[in-house]
Amino acid sequence: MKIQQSAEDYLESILFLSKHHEHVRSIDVVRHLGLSKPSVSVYLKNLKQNNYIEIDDKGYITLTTAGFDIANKIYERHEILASIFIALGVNKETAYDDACRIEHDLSDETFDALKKYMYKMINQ
Amino acid sequence: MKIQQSAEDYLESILFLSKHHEHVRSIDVVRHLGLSKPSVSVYLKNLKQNNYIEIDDKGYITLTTAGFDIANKIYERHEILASIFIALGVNKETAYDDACRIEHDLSDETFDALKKYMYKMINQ
DNA sequence: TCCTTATGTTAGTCTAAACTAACTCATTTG
DNA sequence: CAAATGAGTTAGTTTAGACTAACATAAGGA
Repeated sequence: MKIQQSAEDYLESILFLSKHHEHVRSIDVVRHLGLSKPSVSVYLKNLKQNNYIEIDDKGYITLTTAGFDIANKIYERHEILASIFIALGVNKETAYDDACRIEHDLSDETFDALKKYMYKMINQ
Repeated sequence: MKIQQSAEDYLESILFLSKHHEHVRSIDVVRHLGLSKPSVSVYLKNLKQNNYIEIDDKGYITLTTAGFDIANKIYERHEILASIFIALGVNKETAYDDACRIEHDLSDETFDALKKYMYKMINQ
């Protein structure tokens, strides 16, 4: 299986969880993303095969450099897009949900333009 | 088959084409969306069954009220989102491409906030 | 008239990504 | 110790939405 859109969600989830937990296991991802255990199990094996994560003998998941790069990019997008929406008056939860959906679909060019705009907005 | 995300793209495409052509046929949608003839043929049959479009004996496609409502909503989103990105300095083509991808995923609340913001930006 | 071209359809296949059912195995608890 | 709980896996299924191959049919042109 090739790596597709949802890889970004899985990797971002792992990064998020690793900021809040000592260790990240499959079951943590299951709960965070609200998916079934088998779905996550299979997808993580896929991410491992494609060298985005490592899973040790205790089942603890870590991001590889390649995995971290993607996770971090998406994580930043998530935060910044949500901040922009919130600054425009959108409800916090809605802002995060929307950010989560569009974070995958913006070109770098458009995201950077939005990000630059947000900094201007903050500093005015 | 139930109506899903891509229905929005098909319906928007039909609305767009009907603004530029006298009649809209399956082949026009094929070219506009860059899909294969069978994909479009099958999907249009699906849209027809679900009462979003009508297809007359000449193969001319028209939107029903339900179809138009969706098409129009997405069309407006497309235009407004693209305008915002362009206003922030994004290349026109990129702006339209990005708008096309995220137009489906924004909540009404967030879209309305962005729209309101754009009007303020224009009138300042 | 016959051939070509355009349009549309049918049938079958593929892929990503989800699901349930059922299993293993380790740990905990009464 | 036996049973329950928790985590993870395997196998098989489903769904949307694409695809190709092959065909039908209509219209135009040599």
